[in-house]
Amino acid sequence: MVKHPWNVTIDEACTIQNSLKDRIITYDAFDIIKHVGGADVAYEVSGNRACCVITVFSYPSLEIMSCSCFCGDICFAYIPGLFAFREGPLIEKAFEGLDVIPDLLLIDGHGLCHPRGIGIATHMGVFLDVPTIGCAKNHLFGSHREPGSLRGDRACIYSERKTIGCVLRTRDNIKPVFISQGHRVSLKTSVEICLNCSKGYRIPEPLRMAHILARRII
DNA sequence: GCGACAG
DNA sequence: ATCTTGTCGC
Repeated sequence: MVKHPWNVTIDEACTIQNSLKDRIITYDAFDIIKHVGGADVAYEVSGNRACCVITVFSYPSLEIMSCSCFCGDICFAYIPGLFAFREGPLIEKAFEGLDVIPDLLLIDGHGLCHPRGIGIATHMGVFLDVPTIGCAKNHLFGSHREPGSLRGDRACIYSERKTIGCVLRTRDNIKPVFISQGHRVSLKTSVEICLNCSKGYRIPEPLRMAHILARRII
């Protein structure tokens, strides 16, 4: 667990990201996964408050077991590449309120697939010392080809000849999601878990439900 | 300089 | 992220 202040300047935020990089674990460092969590944040229509919900589902049976929410002020601007400093504080608080700690946490955003290799999923994984996977709905960094059109089809995302994530189709003929390692999980396992968590919808169930609950609460 | 740019 | 119901297509 590597905690640090969130109320920092843009330069300090980048410095913190770089200082956390050597803590990232990119292989499967966990035992049996019995519970998978999903963290998402919904914003007030007008205002500076938002609500973070973290759901916890049984795995692989996918029944909701628990959830936690935390609403608070948003204190950092939306800057691509520094997303953790905007939503991280709320995720931290919601995580502290969980009564069932998930064995792995899915986070709405990128992980290693990031300009400096440390998106919000990786950042929170190191910060909370929990295995994490980044699952984003849109592209941020790296290049890739278009994956096949069927569920399970995928295409690697590259940066400087290295694989940093993958574009994964979770439903036939539907826009794919962007999967990348967060912390303490391999890319192969990340893809496997995301597919096992998404039966019927584009977004993995823990994240989909967290999204629904968060915007109902805010 | 121009375009891209998680939520 | 958010403003928003029905509707067209698989």
